[in-house]
Amino acid sequence: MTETQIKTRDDFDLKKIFECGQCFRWNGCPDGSYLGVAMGRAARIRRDGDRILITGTERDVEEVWRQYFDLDRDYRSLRRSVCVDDYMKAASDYGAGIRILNQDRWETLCSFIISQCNNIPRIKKIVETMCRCFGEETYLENERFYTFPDAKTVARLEPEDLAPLRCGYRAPYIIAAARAVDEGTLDLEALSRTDLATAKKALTALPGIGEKVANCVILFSLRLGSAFPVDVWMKKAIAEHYPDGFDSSIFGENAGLAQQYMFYYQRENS
DNA sequence: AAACAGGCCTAAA
DNA sequence: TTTAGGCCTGTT
Repeated sequence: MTETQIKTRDDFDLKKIFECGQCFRWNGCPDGSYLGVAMGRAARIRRDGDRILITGTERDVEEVWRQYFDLDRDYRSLRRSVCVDDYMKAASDYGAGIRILNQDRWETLCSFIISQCNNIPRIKKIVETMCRCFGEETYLENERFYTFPDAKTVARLEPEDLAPLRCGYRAPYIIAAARAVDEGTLDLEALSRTDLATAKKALTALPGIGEKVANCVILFSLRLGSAFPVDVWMKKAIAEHYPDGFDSSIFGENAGLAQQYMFYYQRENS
């Protein structure tokens, strides 16, 4: 299998990118590389000195991974722009290397529905089972992987069909979301061209999708950088460092990135 | 054993 | 508008 170099001298830390909570299908290997399935394909990605190498051709990098890894934005300068105080300086230094992935919209929506009231290992397990049951086979290095099933496939299922996932009360939420996407009631692509308020309103209209899940979907797949997901870790971070209140709009379009630094810093240090 | 986990929904003030 | 309790399931 060919691999191609991703050319960048910018912030790019595989461990931080994949373990800052934004994605669920990349797994670290003993040799330091990561193996995962994204955008309908399996891939291995690794660092070799100052080079990043990924499965596939130059064309794959240009057509898929450039977008996915957000290569056209300069994270070093973005990182500087969120240093509004000593705490944010520390958090962004600590998280240097994080990038916000531009993931598949439907997969992100579904994954974060599953995430509610679950821990990461279980989220990953449920997503993996879903792919194994309803996704398509794909091969890499003689190993079999499964793509994330598309909305049309899931839309045809009933909540009971998701029983093998053991995702409990989230099953009907998943089916409802799949149908909305499949029928076009929820046009994620169109929402990515609107704004935070519009996208949030459309997403939270669906059952089982509240403020937090909507913000994650918006930030990690709709590319609206002002989204600012607040979960239990973020509540702790805000309570500890901004006891007098906090408004994410001070970060403007980079609020989401600021959130990632805060989240990662909080999670890795408690 | 009982409580809790990377929320959301409904009912009740 | 804010708050409490319940919810599937798995883990501690």
